This record gives sequence, C-alpha cells and structure tokens, in this order.
Amino acid sequence: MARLVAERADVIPALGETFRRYGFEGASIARISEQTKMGKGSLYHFFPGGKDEMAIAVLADIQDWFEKNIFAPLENDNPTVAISTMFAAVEAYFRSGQRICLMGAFALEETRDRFSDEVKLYFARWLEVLSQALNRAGFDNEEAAHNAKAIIAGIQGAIILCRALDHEGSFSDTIGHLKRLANTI
Amino acid sequence: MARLVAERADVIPALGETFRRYGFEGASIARISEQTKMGKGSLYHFFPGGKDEMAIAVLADIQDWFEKNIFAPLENDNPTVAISTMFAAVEAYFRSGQRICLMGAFALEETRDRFSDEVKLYFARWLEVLSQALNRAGFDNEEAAHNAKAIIAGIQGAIILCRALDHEGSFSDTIGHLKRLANTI
DNA sequence: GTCTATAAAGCGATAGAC
DNA sequence: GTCTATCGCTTTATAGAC
Repeated sequence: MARLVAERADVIPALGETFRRYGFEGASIARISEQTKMGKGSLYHFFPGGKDEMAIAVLADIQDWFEKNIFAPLENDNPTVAISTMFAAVEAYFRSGQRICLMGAFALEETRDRFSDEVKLYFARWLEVLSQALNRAGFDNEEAAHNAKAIIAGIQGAIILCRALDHEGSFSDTIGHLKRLANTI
Repeated sequence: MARLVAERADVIPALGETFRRYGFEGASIARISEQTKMGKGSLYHFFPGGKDEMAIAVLADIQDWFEKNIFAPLENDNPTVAISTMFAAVEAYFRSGQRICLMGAFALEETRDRFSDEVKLYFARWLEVLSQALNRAGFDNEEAAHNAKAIIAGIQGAIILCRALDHEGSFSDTIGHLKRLANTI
C-alpha cells in the first residue's frame, strides 16, 4: 500500500478536499500544490489538462465511491437494508453536514456548465436507484419517484442548513425526517 | 423613478445576478463592471470596500426582500395564508429553481467565513418565523421546529436538484411535497 | 517524476484628469 | 460621479534542468 513513487490516484482525496474547501475558482494551483504536497510540475505531469482535468478526476472518484457504497446496494440488495445503509453512509461521508457535497456545490456554480454531465449523471443515477428501491420496498411508482426526489434534495439542503447555522445537529435532524419518509409505507 | 444619475441601489440587482452566476471568486471586477454597465471608477466610488462591500450590500438587499415579503408575513399574518404566500414567493423568487439562492451558495463556499454572519442570520430568521407560524397553525413546538427545518432544507436542495438535472419540473415537484408537510396538521 | 524559473494574462485596487 | 491608465500581485500554464 505504501509507495515510494507518487501516483495520480494518491492525490485525488487531497484534491477533492481542496475543491470542497475553496470551490473550483478559489482553489488555485498554488493552494492545490500546498494541500496535495505535490509540486506544480508533478501536478501538470499527472493532469496535463490542468485544473479542469483535476476536477473531472475528483468527480469521477466521487461517482465511483457512491456507485460502490450506495448506488449498487440500492440497485441489487434488499431495499430496506440498502436504504438504511445509504443514510448511514451519507451521514458518515458528509461528516454530519460538516463536509460539503462537491456535486451539489458544482451544481450551484457557473462551473456547472463545464462539469454538468458529471453532476447530472450523479444525481440522475442516485434518483433512479433510490426511486427503484423505494418502489421495491412497497411504494407505488409515483410515490417512490416523488419521495426519492424529496430525500436527495433534503440531504443537499441539510448540508447547506447545517453549515449556515453552524450547528452540527441540524444535519441529523433533517436526515431523521427523511428516514421516516422512506419508511412510511 | 427614472434617474439621470446613478445611485448605489441601482446596481444592486445586477450585482446580485453576477454573484449568482459566477460565485464570489468567479465574479471579477471586470465582469461586474460589464454586467452592471458601470465603470470600475464608479463601482469603487459606491463601494470603497471593493468586492466584499458589494457582496455585503447584495446580501443585505436579499435579507430586506425576504424580511418584507416572507418573514414579516410569517410572523404577523394568518399563518396558513402566510405559509401559502411563502411558497408562492419562493417559487417566483427562485424562478422555479433556475435562479440560485445566494445565501445557500455562500454557505457552501469558503466565502462563508467572510459572510457567515449574514448567511446565519438569514437562515436563523427564516427558521424562527416559519417554525412559529407552523406552531400557530396547529403543530406542536417540536413538530413545528422540525418541519420548518425540513421545508427550508428542502427548498435549498430543490434548487440544487433542479439545476443538476436541468429539469425545471423537479423544483415544483419537491416544493409540492414540502407544501403538504406544512398542511398535515 | 520532480524541481525552479518564467512567460503571458488576469486580478483587485488606486490615482488623477475631467 | 465617471473615465482611463496603471500599479503590484496572483493566476494558469509551460520550459527545461536534473
């Protein structure tokens, strides 16, 4: 696991945190270099396309994580179990609202035009598999699609509210409400 | 109404749209000058504090608008009527999800440290008056506080989802769900 | 693969004429 | 109050030594 030579994949997490912290525009190459502990030369060696390619790599990494830990279980496993797993994973991943959703943040920035395909795929996929799982759990088609939307929107909004109020409990409060929305069959 | 000389207040709307479109970091003085049709000299004449002061002015303007059109009615008028008014005003103000909430966007950026007081006040005030109105409408204290959080988070999330999916209907869908949350007494 | 030096452009902000 | 010119700094990105 420990390597002597750096690899592209090694810096993706630090890259993601830098974009989370400063936004796409605010994350300068100098700051990225500092946060990833990798010189500009190395950064451009791994990402010849510059900042855009770095962001695309981060978004792809996020998509992979959600696919493996949330989307695939929702699609294939017992729906009730998978939905519980989803809420637990979301609460851990977003650190109870202290950590933002980069996909959501990019949806609000002008950046969305540059990365709109990645952002759209992420939310469309989440919506599709959650809706399908709710359907299998007993909701009719319309209710399932409807509640899936409310749940995903609620998660994104809970992050905003939690950070705006600077009150960690606000995230879990709203998530608790969304859990009930998934259980009332 | 029509004036021959420009006033500070005249450029606030265009200023707001520029921050909405490009984010705080992405809104350069050159772009702001272009969008507001006001030269750099004039901009710095009205806002000696530069970009920070421009953003503060925009946030204050937003706070005033919400105070007058949404918060005060929730606090003073018939709660059921005021809540209906709120949903209609929100749908119009955010143009069915096509227009972002600058307060929400700033809550996600690092900018939040610079404008966190303004952002916090906005959401805390909204939460307070909505919770109180739900309480007067028949919900008990806990349910009212709880649903108010879910509604405000839902609105913010609906904007993200609507823009991410590039599907205007998604906003109204989620808002419809939130309306029911305010009516089930 | 990593470093430093540097190019070329854009940035926020200011000065001073009008 | 508005304009242009400009300062000083930071930005992205590249070149070339090692």
